Amino acid sequence: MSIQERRERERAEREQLIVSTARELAEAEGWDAVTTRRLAAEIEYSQPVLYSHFKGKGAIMTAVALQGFVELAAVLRAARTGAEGSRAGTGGRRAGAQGPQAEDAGASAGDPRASAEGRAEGPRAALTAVADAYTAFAAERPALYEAMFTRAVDLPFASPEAPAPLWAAFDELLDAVTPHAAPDEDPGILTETFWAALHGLATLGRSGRLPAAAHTTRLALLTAHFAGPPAAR
Amino acid sequence: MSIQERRERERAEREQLIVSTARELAEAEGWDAVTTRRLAAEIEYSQPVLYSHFKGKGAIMTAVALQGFVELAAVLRAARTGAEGSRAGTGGRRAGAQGPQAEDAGASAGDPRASAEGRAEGPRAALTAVADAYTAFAAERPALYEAMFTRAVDLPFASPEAPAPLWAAFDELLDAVTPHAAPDEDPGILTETFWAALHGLATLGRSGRLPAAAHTTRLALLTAHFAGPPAAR
DNA sequence: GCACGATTGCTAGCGATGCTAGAATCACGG
DNA sequence: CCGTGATTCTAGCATCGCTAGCAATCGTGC
Repeated sequence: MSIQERRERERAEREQLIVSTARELAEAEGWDAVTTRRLAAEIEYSQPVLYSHFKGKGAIMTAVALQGFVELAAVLRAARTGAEGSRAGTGGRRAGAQGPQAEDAGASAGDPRASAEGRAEGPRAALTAVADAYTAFAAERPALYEAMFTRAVDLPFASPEAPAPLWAAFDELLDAVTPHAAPDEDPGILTETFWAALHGLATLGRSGRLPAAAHTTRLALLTAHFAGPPAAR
Repeated sequence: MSIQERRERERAEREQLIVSTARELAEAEGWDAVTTRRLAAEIEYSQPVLYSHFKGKGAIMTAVALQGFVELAAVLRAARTGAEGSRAGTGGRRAGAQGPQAEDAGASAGDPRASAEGRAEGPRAALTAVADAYTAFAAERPALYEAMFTRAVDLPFASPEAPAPLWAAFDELLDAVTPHAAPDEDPGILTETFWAALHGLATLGRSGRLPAAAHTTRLALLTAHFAGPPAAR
């Protein structure tokens, strides 16, 4: 048994090596440089071993993308909790609900800063922090972001079958956006809209389709238009 | 001379045939199906003729994308003028200014509907109409939109060297967004932000990353957060 | 009217891609 | 010490974007 376990462990390590090597190579030279031959040479194995681990090149990219969602969720969570205070999140909405409605619309009720500033500053800081972290994530890991959102399409996204890391990342956005939703606004759909806006800023900005100089200004405008007490709008 | 002109005309026609065939093929079977061999067979010529017209496959896609921007500008203009009234646009900002500030911030002053409704309904209808038209454009011509915004990167975008159709399309958005800009908001940068949000909705929606059912709701949320009299925000 | 010259388009092929079949090699169990 | 089974590699296929060099075609001048 021990010998079997060792082989499985080694195999898992090699699989992880493939994923991380593909990611590093893509980040260094772009996804076009990640060919099966090049990747095989990089991990010092021959091509077919890749296909003993993954169904094809697309599956490798999907694995990289999945790893990216784990990191994205962590980055967003760190940004949100760091700016928002000590509130430890609500645990997402995977268990139970399937639609995009959140269970905790009253998050700001427990925030000590909320009543002092007219419940604007805490959630607002969280929103800008999350938005900033999101675009920074995309800018610092362009190839990873590309694998997550532009290339790999074989990941189920907006469905209960979507992998947990995807929901985790979305839930972070949801927690940051929900306090800003008006009573007649569905927090889930509002989050989707905000997320799409961030995605647009990230992708258009990275491909040079938006002038890089005004990035901060655009981010501020976006959050300003989505944030603030809903009653004042 | 006449014979020379005929040849040039035939050559231009064939070039247009290449572009339109590439576009149709991409729209029908996706860009992966647009190989040089397949495209050559489709136009009933051999491969090398493609390279006598374009530098490579990328240049063909760029030509398709450029044609897409012409149509996009027309679609946006039709949507804006149709919803806004008879105002015949401001002619863009190519001549003169280079930064993203508009010359006509007082467009709504001449709108007869503006004073009657507290200058909210006309510009607001125009904004929603433009947003709707934009996402519909992307949804109805996915391959074309992909060529415009995801694939071809060799088009100069946010610079004076950008082709005229790109500026024309942007100017349509600018004209629709400018009336909603607060005094302290740069209309150009606000337009960039709004455009990015539309782009995010379009791309994420098309790849199945956003549930299609709520598309209309997301669009309404987006316009609601960007529109309205700036003073009320 | 006809041969010549230049332009145009084609056949054939190069290197590289993702992926796969079958040979060869290695490690383990008896 | 050797056979057996799994694992890894060598070699190759079909296809990709792209190009060199030849063939045919067309217009032009005598």
